[in-house]
Amino acid sequence: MIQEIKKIKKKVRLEDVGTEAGVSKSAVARALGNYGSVSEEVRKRVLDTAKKIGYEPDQIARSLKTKSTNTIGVIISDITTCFFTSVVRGIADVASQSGYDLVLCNTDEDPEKENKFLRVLASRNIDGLIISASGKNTYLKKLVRAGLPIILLDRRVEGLETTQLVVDNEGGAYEAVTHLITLGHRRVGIINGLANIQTTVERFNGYKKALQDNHIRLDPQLIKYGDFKMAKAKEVTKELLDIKNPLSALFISNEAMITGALLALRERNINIPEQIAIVGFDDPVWGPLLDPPLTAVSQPAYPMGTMACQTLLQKINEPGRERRSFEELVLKPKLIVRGSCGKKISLPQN
Amino acid sequence: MIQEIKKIKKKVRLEDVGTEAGVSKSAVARALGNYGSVSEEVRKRVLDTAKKIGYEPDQIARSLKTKSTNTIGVIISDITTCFFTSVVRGIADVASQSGYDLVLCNTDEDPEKENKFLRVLASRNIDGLIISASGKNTYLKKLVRAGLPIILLDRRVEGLETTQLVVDNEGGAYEAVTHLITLGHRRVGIINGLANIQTTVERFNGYKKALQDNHIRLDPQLIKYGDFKMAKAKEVTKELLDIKNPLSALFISNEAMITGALLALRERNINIPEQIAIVGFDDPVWGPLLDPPLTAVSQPAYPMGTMACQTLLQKINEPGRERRSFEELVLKPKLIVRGSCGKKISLPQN
DNA sequence: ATATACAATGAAATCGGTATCAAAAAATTT
DNA sequence: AAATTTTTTGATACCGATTTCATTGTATAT
Repeated sequence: MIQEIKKIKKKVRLEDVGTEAGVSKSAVARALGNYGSVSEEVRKRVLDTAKKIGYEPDQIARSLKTKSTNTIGVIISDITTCFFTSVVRGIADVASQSGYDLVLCNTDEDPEKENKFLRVLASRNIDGLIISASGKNTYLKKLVRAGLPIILLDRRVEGLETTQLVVDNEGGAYEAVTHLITLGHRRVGIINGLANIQTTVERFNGYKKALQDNHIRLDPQLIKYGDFKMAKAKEVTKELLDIKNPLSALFISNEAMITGALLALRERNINIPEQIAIVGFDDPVWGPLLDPPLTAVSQPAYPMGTMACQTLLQKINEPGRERRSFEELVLKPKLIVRGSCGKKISLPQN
Repeated sequence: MIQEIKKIKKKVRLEDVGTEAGVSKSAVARALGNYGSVSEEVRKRVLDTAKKIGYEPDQIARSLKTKSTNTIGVIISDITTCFFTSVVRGIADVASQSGYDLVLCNTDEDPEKENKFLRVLASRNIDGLIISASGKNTYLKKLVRAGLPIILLDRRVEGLETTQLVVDNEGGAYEAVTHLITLGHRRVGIINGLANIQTTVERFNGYKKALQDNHIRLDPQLIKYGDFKMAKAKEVTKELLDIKNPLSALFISNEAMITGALLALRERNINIPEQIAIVGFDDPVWGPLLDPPLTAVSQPAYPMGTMACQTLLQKINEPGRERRSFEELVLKPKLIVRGSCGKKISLPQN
């Protein structure tokens, strides 16, 4: 009653509601959780006092007993990437609708960090995991075996028996490079992402296949590796510009590296598409603002997020269906032709 | 021993380590948590068997007892926004270093959602909260009073006695608009963000003050409101272009709306900076790629994130210092002049 | 050798819910 | 009215860690 005492705000517990309402905490639990049976009179009284004294159940305590935390772990390389931003947004929207929360982790492509996060998330008893894995991680495999519902997103991982949701990277790259070749380009450069990442490999495969199908020999000088980031891409683009037998077109493997490459071209005062044709994997919002607007391979990032989360929630809530749990969902990216590849060029020699 | 039984993977508990090592679980707790006293011999034995049978402490159980979850709640409007993306990245990096995890929530400027998330996070016993609040939220006030460490980020909230970390929005906008005026512009349009948001108000104030200081009357026709998103900004930009007494310069209040506005200009074939000068609040990575490159007010988003998280962690770990806990940290944005405002123009009349 | 201090240890309480179970109360049947 | 079933209820065990406490054993002081 004394004002000073009231200041010390103590957490209201289930039992407090009970004593206030004059019933046992078991009765309160039943009234609030509506299971078991409670007389209508008690139920009403409990509900009222619960509201009155501001009772909010402690999720931690509940989780300890129920073993479910309503939490989904999300492990990606970098939230700063526009692609992952949209993916995460998609995941978050679906999760939130179903009363799940997201714990977000950035690995920066560092397997050590990835491992650490996996352990942390596991020890937090997450209900499910959506991960864009850096590669074959033994602890990840262990979690799959232990029965944790997992969706592998964006990056395929061999030998993991769980649902994978990826984009047809090879197909997208193939289409982009074929587009360049159709326009008459024979010397097409590529800026790859990090060498050991699955998406890099697949996009590179698409590039190689497109050249091969058009009987163009692979020139190692035209192949550069970046790290999915801007700065490095800018650097290697300049290297590409310095080779003797110059390239006439460039395929760039993700958004941040597109920015880097374009920055390099601008520094060198090289005109697009007259001097070099450009296609990117990833279709940035700002692509249409460039002059000429950017031709790019668009990935359905947000839908990937929603789909990943929906699939995960299914797994969480219907643990029975073992067989369908090992499936591979492949979404098609699509090439959006704008101006950065120009018109058909006449072949110099031939 | 039978293979079938081994498949049923049971969680390894503290007690299991104890029985395996032949000591009580209390001893194990002491050895692992290194407090109390354990003989060197027992400590070693416990550590070994813990590793051997793969013990990972259950954070949920621990949290129930210790009341700390090593979790930080992050409530923002939209992770899709580049500004918040960088902020969150900053928060995540600092948090991760100190062993904290992030629970991320997007409110979409919806006070209802904000409220819901606040309750959810509170019931999860987060150790601290970083929030970009939509406005005066009563539940938020309650949490502040209850003593939850909170950092108000990006958006000032009146009457909340907790640390605020904001950008000098008014100053930034003032500088941008003054720049336009200095170049000779007298009819400067503005695309505001959502009307009731604090940052919108402050940036608008900067705009008004700049005009006022230069004795330019405010023209309501030049003032439009968007919603921080692209589509709406595109729409209102077109409205601005349709007024009879045309504008010669435009100030746009955030990144997504810059994209929208530029898209509208492009559709109408209006040249920058000859026909209209452009300044934006937010300096997108792609700004330098435009032709002409974008003049913009740059916010230190990533540092804001790191600083917010550092300050929060301090609060969490030194709960004593009540007085310093109510401070306001203001970071200065800076105007980056590139080409989109052009050179000084000659005044039509005068 | 005896008293005292201190290190090492296990038993048990605790955190705040959920879930089981048996006892008490009410409603139904005979 | 007695017997039986059903509903309502509180006591209690439990989840897996942390932490207190009393006890035992060992080392030091007297």
